[in-house]
Amino acid sequence: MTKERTYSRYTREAATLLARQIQLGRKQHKWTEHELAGRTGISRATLQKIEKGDLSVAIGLVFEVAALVGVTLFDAERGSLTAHIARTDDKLALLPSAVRRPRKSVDDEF
Amino acid sequence: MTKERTYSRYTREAATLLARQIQLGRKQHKWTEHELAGRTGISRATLQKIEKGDLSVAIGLVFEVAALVGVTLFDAERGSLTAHIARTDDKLALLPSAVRRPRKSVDDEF
DNA sequence: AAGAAATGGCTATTAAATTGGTCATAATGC
DNA sequence: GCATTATGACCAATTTAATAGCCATTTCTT
Repeated sequence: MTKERTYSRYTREAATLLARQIQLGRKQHKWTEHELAGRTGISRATLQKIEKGDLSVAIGLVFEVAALVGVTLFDAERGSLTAHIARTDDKLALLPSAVRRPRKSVDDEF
Repeated sequence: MTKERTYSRYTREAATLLARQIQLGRKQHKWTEHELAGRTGISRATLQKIEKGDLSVAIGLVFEVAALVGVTLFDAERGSLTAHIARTDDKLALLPSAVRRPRKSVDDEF
C-alpha cells in the first residue's frame, strides 16, 4: 500500500545533490557509515537513505548529518543565520498576516 | 516517553530560515495555507509544521513546497542541478569507495 | 461593525519512518 | 592472496509522521 507521492524534478535533483555532498564530506573526513551514524545518533540504515537522497527522511536528520560533515545550506553563512532569519521576518512583517482571496475577481495572479 | 532528539544550532537555524522563506514566498504569491497545501498535495497541518521549521517533516515535502513558492536551495542554481551533481560525483570518484580506519592509529583526523 | 475566511491548535486514526538486526558482496590493509 | 571491514540491501517491530476533521480565534473585506 505505497502512497506513491510524486516529486518535482527540482526536488529530486536538490536532494540528490545534497546527498552526494554529504557522502563526499563523510569520505573526506574518512568516516565510515557506522561512525557518522553514531556521531549523529541515527541508525546506519537511515544514513544510507540520506546518502541516497531518499525524500522521506526527516529534514532535521538530513541537516544534522550535513552539518556534521561540513555541508552548509544557504551557502556558508558566516556566524549564525540569525541575521538572515531576521531579515526574512522583516519582509514578512510588511505583508498581511492572513492572505485573503478577493471573493469575486479582479484577477491579480502573479 | 518522547524520543527527545537534539539538534545543533545550525540545523535549527537553517530550518527556521527555510521555513520563513517559504512562508514569505507563499504570501508573496497570495496563497492561503489551504491553497498551497492543496497544490503540493499535502495536508494543511503538515504545511503548518513546515512553515514552523519543524525538523520532523520529510525533506521531500519541504523541498516540494519550497520549490512551489520559489525558494531555491543551493543559492539559485541556474538551469538545472545536474551539472552540479556531476561535479560532485567526479570528486567522489577520486576517493576510495570504502573508507577504512587504520586499525592501530597514526591519527590523521581533519 | 459584521460577516467571511484564514490561521492556530488540538484529537484520533492511518500510514510510514526509524531502528536494530542479519546476510551477502565488495573493497581495503596487511 | 587473505582476513577484515565497509557497504548495500532487506526485514520485522516499534515509534512517529501525516492526515482529516473540528473548534476557537484572528484578520481581512466591505
